[in-house]
Amino acid sequence: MLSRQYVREHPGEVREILAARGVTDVDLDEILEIDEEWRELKARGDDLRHERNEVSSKIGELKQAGDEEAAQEAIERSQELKAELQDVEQRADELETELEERLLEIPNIPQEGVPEGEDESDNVEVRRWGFDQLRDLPDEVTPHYDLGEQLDILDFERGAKVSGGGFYFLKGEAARLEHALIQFMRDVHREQDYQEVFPPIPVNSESMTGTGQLPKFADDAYKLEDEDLWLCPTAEVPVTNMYRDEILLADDLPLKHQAYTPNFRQEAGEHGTETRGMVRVHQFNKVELVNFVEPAESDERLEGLLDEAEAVLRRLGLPYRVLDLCTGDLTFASAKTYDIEVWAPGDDMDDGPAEGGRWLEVSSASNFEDFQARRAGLRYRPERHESADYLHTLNASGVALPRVLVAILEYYQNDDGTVTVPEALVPYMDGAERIEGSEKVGESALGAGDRD
RNA sequence: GCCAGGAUGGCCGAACGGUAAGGCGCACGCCUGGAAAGCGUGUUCCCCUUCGGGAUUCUGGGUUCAAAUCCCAGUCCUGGCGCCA
Repeated sequence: MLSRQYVREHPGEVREILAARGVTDVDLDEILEIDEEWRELKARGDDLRHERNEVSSKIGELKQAGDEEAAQEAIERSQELKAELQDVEQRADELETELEERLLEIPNIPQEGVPEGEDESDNVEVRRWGFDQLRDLPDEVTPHYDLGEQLDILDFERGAKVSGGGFYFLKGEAARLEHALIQFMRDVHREQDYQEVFPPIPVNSESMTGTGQLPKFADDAYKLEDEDLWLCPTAEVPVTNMYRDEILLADDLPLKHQAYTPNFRQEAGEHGTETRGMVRVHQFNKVELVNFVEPAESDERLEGLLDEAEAVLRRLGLPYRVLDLCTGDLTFASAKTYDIEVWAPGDDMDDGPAEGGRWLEVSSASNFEDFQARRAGLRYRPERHESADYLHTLNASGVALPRVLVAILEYYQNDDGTVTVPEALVPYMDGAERIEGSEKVGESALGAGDRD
């Protein structure tokens, strides 16, 4: 959330960022009018209340002096003021509530230096890694969804039967690989001085508002019936809100937390070849990195955070690229974001690299500056005697699991249809170096000739 | 789930219908050869350029001229009982 004072004093800048982000449903003029009117009423209410306070304290004095007549007179005056005050303050309260609600819908201001642009095609590629010495791939790389079914380690059909479209089973070696990846990532981040937390998975509306998922993006999340609880859409929500309405000490910062959680997203209307398989699903695992820092440190920390997330892919030997997101593609709460996209060679897409295949976003590293801190009441005390100030929050995935699994199944694929386990993961797989699949179960497999 | 008690500034803690004591911590000043102690000032948010004013005792309602204080509802905490993987 932007501060009321900032919006009041810099309407021009706010108008510019709304345009740059392509936001059309925020009426800034109306917001400024509401603020103006609220301040007028507030001043009038304050004056009335001042008068009432004076009258009221006089009543106490008169009563104690025993002057009942004068006290009665003052009581009557006080009653008059009360009625008038009620009117003015009620209207002021309504306006203030309205103002707060409107402010919650204004996105963050992009930092200077964020590329201007309308959509993802205007994002700027910062660097590529791993393309200098690619491993030998099969002539035709089988997409992960086909390979996964051949090896019988991914099962989308049964996932849909049990829970619906967009859910899947990981079976055998894929399930094992999933757990191995989680443990591996946790270890990598622990080495980077991340303190681990395991948060609650359902989160309340206040938390969802604190990080910016609410009020605008309610449709993306799963809500529990009859409860003020939502299924965690990203660990950013519980972890950032962990210190909501608290004051941290300057000595506590920078505070780095990592959290593994499952994540749930509705992803309404996203179906097609681009999202086939595990690329866009309703439930997925992720290790999330959340940083709380002093305002002056946040720009530098974003670069560090990005590197910490990239380290996962480098150690897995997976080629990737880094994008600097343009103003039109920034998420609601972010002032600056880098995306990390891993290379998945299985499906050729128009916007993929020259080597073929496609890019899959596995992490967004964002600096939210004080946007979330303001919403969630996250403050720190710069010096012991100074008043508390909003701190800065940042986060990045480190990283989202299903798409990494996709990249592994496709990039580490061998001619014979097996998959080599990335060296860094072998210790987490009890020394297993290769994924060979398992025999299918059930009568349907027999009928399809997949089993003798 | 039931019963009882509780929630006051960064922290501790009083006031229990008359307009929020005191202490600790922290900062600044005075004092001092220097330090400690002592003394003074400050240490939440909002409006107002200044002066100043308003709000704020967990949250929301109510009673009252006046609510930290009384009443109702809720949230959370503590203890006891019950239930439970």
